[in-house]
Amino acid sequence: MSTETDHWLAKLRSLDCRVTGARRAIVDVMVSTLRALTPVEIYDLARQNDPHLGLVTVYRTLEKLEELRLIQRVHQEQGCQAFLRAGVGHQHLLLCERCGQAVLFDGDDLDALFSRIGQQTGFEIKDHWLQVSGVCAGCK
Amino acid sequence: MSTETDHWLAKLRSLDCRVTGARRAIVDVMVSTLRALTPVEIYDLARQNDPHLGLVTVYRTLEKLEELRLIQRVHQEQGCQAFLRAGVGHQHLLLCERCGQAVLFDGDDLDALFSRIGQQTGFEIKDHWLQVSGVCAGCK
DNA sequence: GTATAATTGAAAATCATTATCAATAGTAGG
DNA sequence: CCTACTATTGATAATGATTTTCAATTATAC
Repeated sequence: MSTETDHWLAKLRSLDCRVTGARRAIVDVMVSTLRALTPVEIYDLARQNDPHLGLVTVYRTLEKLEELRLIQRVHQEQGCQAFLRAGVGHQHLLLCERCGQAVLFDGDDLDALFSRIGQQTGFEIKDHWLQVSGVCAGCK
Repeated sequence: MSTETDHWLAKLRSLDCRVTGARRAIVDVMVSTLRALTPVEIYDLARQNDPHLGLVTVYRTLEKLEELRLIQRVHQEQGCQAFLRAGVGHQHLLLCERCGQAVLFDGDDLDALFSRIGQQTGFEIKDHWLQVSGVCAGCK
């Protein structure tokens, strides 16, 4: 139960949420895992601490955590149901194809690209989404 | 039934696929639509030409077209089940939040970013995925 | 034409997610 | 500490998306 777990729970509390054993277990999994997890994987891991936990509660808690931007959804070829702790500010996701390890990197230098695209297309750019994959140093 | 439709059907044929009325209708929808469509939307549109068409055939045909990289899956907040014709080479997707219109733009200038990320993280970068959204000129 | 194998649609099965609901348990206030 | 209030819980059922199965049909090569 890390300091960071407590920080996430405090954020939940600020959303009129109560701090329960189920949420503690789920948050603890998300805080301490550096790869994308599906709801069922989170369910399995969290039940090691809270064996009574139900899958539905996992879905409900993930929804709150995503709303608080503490976690993000990860999109992959195999599917888009995995979640991972979110980065801060303008960070993007880099995933290892082999071990699944996730790394966050800064992407400030994309602004030039977006303003160019905006001018060329006449769009007012609002949002963007960048995800990169490859093979990490350990898996090479 | 455009020239481009024929071109897509020829590509399908090169995959040992037969050219059928169902596939013709589905390909025609994908070739002529510039916004992301869900399988059911494609089903509804294609049935205007081939009323006997089944939804399962839509799923099966989309699978082939994705394999041939003629279409791409579009990922959005609301879900990731929509498809759109693919761009050529290193093109990325720009979507209008209001009308759904899709525009493809070139993203060659991302290479510098990726080599920087590769060096900083020790990853061998293999693939990336960029999607941008905003409001198009017509919707502003 | 005919034979062959791919393709079809319908129905059923699967998988992910969401809604319902009565029982439980945080939390604020005394 | 006790109580009341309301959020949360897990089980079950319902929904929605996608895949599988299968017998009938049909494109295509010969």
